[in-house]
Amino acid sequence: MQEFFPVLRTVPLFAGMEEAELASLLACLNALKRTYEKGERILRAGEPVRNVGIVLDGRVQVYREEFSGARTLLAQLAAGNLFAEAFACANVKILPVSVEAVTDCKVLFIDYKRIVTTCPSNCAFHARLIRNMMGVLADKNILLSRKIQHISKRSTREKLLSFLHEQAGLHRNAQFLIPFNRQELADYLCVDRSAMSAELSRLQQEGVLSFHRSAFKLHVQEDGQ
Amino acid sequence: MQEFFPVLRTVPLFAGMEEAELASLLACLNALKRTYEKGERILRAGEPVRNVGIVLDGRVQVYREEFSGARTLLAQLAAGNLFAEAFACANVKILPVSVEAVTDCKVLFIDYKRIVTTCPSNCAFHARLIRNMMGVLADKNILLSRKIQHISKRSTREKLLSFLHEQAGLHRNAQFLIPFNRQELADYLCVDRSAMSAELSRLQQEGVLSFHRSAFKLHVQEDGQ
DNA sequence: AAGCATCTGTTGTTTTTACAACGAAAGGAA
DNA sequence: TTCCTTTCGTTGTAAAAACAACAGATGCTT
Repeated sequence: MQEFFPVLRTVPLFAGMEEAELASLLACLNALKRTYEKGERILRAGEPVRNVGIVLDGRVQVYREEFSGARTLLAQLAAGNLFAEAFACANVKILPVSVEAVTDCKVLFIDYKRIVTTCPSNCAFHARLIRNMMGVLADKNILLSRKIQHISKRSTREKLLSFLHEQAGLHRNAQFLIPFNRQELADYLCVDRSAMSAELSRLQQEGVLSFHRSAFKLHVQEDGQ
Repeated sequence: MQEFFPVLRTVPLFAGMEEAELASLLACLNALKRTYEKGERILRAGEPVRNVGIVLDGRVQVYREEFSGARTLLAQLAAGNLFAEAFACANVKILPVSVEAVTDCKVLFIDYKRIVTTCPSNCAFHARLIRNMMGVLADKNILLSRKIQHISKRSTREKLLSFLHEQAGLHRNAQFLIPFNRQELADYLCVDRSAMSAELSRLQQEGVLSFHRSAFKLHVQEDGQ
């Protein structure tokens, strides 16, 4: 287990804990390590989940089986990422997604009940763990809300502007780098890449903004309204 | 405070607690009641928030100020509803939305720190409160994910089918009632109401489904694929 | 440097959506 | 019942997006 401490130190769930603390905490949590081969199914949609998963090594993907039979990829997770945390903590613990190993990988499972139940020995880091878990859920919440804010807009132009203004706000600067390439941005905003590229060009031509690759700059608007 | 116990009993945060327990818990949480007049601002975007809000009486609305200056209504909350819970629990506690009183109203504020910190007297209901809070955050998370699943689809038809199949799944029945009227459904799916109505009619004509008002029935598809 | 794969912007065509305007149905209140 | 309001479906038109195909730019590997 020792070997994965560098990874575990980066997991938000364990933020603010030293290796020694982590060791005692993991024992107290009765964490379970499992190994999967490439392509193996880790969690299956429809099952009840009571464990939070942590990728220790390799890559896993989270996807949804549509009614049509199609697979929608929701996320690719590398070492250090959590999965199934919302479903484990929710009141209805039925998993609506599936999780599969993209490469050979190792996963750590932690029983949700162990997280929310302060241990009999009243271990000092448990309180911290609970705060962290809430932070993880709340942060995800905010991330999802933001995304909805953008993709709720009817036109590609509005989606782009909503996203870009948010980025400017986060950077506290009208000039900033976005964390996506074009295809990723299009996927995030749920629009066609080429159509989005065209819209970006129009915005640039109209002087609303300028960009080069992932570097953007929003121009101040002096509209006559 | 007594007078609001009927409302508080319905708040998910206090699920599973009796009135007597609630009374001692509220004292332990040092909850603060405040009164607002119609139109008064309750929380302002940009401020740090450390309190979870609970509507005790009246109605409040949560909205976002867009970069364009427009207001986007995010929610109208009646008595018994929580607000700002994700922001209070998140790691960055800056509020991206504003909250305003739609009618004269009363709001109860609870300090987030008091929720996650088990009290010195180690009150028995605190553990329950923490589980509830996580449940609230996780449930919201799932709700948001579902919505994204639907509105991510490119066409109105796909959005509708994604939503309706989900509803059928939740009801475990191909025949079900949806919790929206047409305008609400259109708002939820982020499309134009009339265009959506037209698409529903086409789907019915093609035999994919049938409906009357909020009652829907999905027909089994025997596609030749 | 050469070759290759990926990323990005452009254009034309087809499909879909938004928008606006209207009439019918449903439901409530007087 | 009658009136009035809200909800819902329909249609035509204008606007926007998806889609497909391509070319230039960029970056990496050999």
